[in-house]
Formats: sequence, structure tokens, C-alpha cells
Amino acid sequence: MTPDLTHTRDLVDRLFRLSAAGDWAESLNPTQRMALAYLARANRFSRCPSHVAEYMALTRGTASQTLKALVRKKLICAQRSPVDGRSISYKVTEQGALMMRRITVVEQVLQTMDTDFVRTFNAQLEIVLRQALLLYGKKPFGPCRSCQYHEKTGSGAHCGLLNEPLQAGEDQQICQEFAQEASDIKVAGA
Amino acid sequence: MTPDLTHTRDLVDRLFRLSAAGDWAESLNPTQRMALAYLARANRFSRCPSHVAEYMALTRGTASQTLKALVRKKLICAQRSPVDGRSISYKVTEQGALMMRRITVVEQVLQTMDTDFVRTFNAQLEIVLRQALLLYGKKPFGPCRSCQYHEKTGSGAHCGLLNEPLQAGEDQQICQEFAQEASDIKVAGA
DNA sequence: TTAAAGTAGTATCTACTACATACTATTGAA
DNA sequence: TTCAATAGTATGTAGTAGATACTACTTTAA
Repeated sequence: MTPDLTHTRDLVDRLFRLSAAGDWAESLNPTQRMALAYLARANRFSRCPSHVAEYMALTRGTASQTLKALVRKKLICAQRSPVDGRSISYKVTEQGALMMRRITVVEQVLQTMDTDFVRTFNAQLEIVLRQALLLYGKKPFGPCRSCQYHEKTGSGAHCGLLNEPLQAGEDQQICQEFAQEASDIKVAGA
Repeated sequence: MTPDLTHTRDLVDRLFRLSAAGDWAESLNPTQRMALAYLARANRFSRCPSHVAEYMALTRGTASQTLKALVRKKLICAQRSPVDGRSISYKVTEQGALMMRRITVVEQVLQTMDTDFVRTFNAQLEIVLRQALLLYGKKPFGPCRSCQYHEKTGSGAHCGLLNEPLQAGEDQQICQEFAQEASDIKVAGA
């Protein structure tokens, strides 16, 4: 029997919505929570409205409005770029970082589960997401240290694409320029 | 290294949002699409606003409004219950059924993937979702035929809970009263 | 060096989700 | 028969979401 593809979509939807319903307990809504979570994990090259929009599959306009809502709540603050006069970058405030410590439904459930189970679950989600992003011609985003442009130097690390030295800890953050090492691409469930 | 639980939540969110973004192409929004999809798969005991609310993890009020939006678009129609004067059941119209034939992002991706991969992916999603529903004291919903109250009779099938005879095909539909056979419960990722 | 094309961010409009709250009409149980 | 519980809904507020159109700035190329 071939598996029911509609069912998969349905399961993802239900899991998302269950989490989303739990989010409302805070003074954030699910969209604001995700935008804030993204900003908390993104590196300094990846915190513009257009990056949030791409990551969350929103239009720039919608992302812009949600970021303004987060600014009103004092959970993030804006910084104009000294290099590009059009660009604005958002930074998570201490208050915002505090908010992100809360654990959500999915996390709570996964905590009770076997480590190996979570590991394979993550891997499978990653494969499906990567394929979907590929199909839609969208950027994958990903951790700086696994990027093909990541270079280890004597004193630390360096981004070969932006030609910028990286500060300590930055290699663990998410970059909007992330490109996968060709050898790292696992064959997608085939 | 223990897996990052925040990452799992993030993957589910992104997968959902990518699908949701694709939904807008139709005249439906993601919420309306899911409500319609649910009604198309739910049995006649499970098509009330409160069932949609429970399934989608919404309040009754929100579900009620979304169903009214679907009625305005002539994709579903209301039927008052002859038994319970408070109850209203919605039925998918032909136009609504037609709309559901469209294939969404996740489905499109999974089509290109190995059958075994999809099967395990579904199974894992089911385990996580079941645990999350359990944690929140929410009904699992599920196919009539795998329910502990499902009884095969000479002429067809019968629901032992509602004490109702089942019509042909109904055993494949989703029931809000679904309860799992104790022997069917797989140990959750442990 | 300047004109045209592209990019980044946003305001605005419409439609609607989502919650909370409060209310009505039933129904069921003591 | 009263009284609690249930089912559905209206209403109010906040804010998502897309589409569109606009400004300001940057890049490209003539």
C-alpha cells in the first residue's frame, strides 16, 4: 500500500497548529514568536526584514509589519546599516531573549523521547524541507559553520563569501547566505 | 551530541509555512483549506464546528467564523441535526470537493520520494502528534476502521460506541470519537 | 556621470484568523 | 423541574497576510 501523501500534510498542519495554539499563552502570537526566534538565532548578516520574510515564507510587507509589532513590544530594536542606506537590521533585546527561554509544545514532547528518535525525526524533516525549498527556489538558510564558504583560520574563522572575519560563536548562528557543501548533500529519501 | 529540540519545532514551522504560502494561490487561505480538507475526510458524526475546532486546535468561535467563510464561498453547506437542536453539521459541496483535488507543496515533494521514506516519516509524525495530543488532553481523531469500537458484521460494519450501523466507505473516514486499540499503541520513540 | 533598472523597506487596503468574552438555545442530570 | 453543561455564535481587539503602490537608496551600464 502506498502511503497517503495528504495524510503527511495533515500531520504537519496539526503539529504546527497544536504548537501555535500553545504560543498564545504568552503576549506573543505564533508569527511573532517565530520571527523573534529566528532573529535570536540569525547572524548579523541575516537580520533584515527581507531575510525574515524569506525564512518564514512571507511577503516583505507582512514581515515588516510583524517586526514593527515586536518593536512596539520592545522585544527587538532596529539598527540602520552604515553601509547600505536602505537596509535595517533588527536585534533581539534582553527582554526578547528572555521570552525565548520558554519551551513550546513540540519541544516538551520531544524531551520525553529517545535521543535517536529525535535525531532521525530531525533528519527526515530536514530532507523534506530542503526538497521543498529547492522546488520553490528558496534559500535554505543554515548554520554558518556547515557552509561551503566557512573557512577556519589561525585565530578563528572567516566567511569566504562576504570576505568578513567571524567572531567567536558566530559560526553557530544561522546565515541567510548559507550554501551547502556538495559532499554533505544526502540523497533525498531515494 | 543531543539533538536540538528548538530545531525540530523550527523545521515543522517552516514546512508548514511553506505549504501555507502555496495555499494562497487558490481563493482559499490555509485555515479554510485545512477546515475544508477535514470536512472532506470526516464522517457524519464529526462535521460540527466543535469538532473542527478540536481537530485544528482552535476555539469554537474561530472555527465557527471560518466555517461561515466557507459557506459564503459555497464550498460547504450547513445541515441542522434532527436529534440535537443545538447541533449543526457541515457537508462539502461538489464545488468544495473539486477544490480539494489540488495538490499542495508537501505532497508534491513527497511524490518524488521513496515510498519507504514517506512511510517512516508519516509514522514518526504520528508518534510525535499522538504524544502532543495526549499531553494536551485532546482527542486524537482517526480512521473509523482502526477504532476499538469498530465492529465487523455480516452485512458490513457497526460502531459499538454510537451503536450505529456504518455505510459502505464510512470506515475509511475520520471520526472524532476515535479511540485506539490498546494493542496498536506503539511505544513512543523509546 | 548620469540615466535606468533593481533592491529594501514600508504604508495602505481588504479579508480574515484568532483569542476572549458574553450570550442564546438546547439538552441532560439531580 | 431546576440547574449545570454543551453547542453555536456575535462582538471586540489585535494583528497576519497578500496585493499594490510608493520612497529612498544602490548598482549597472551606456
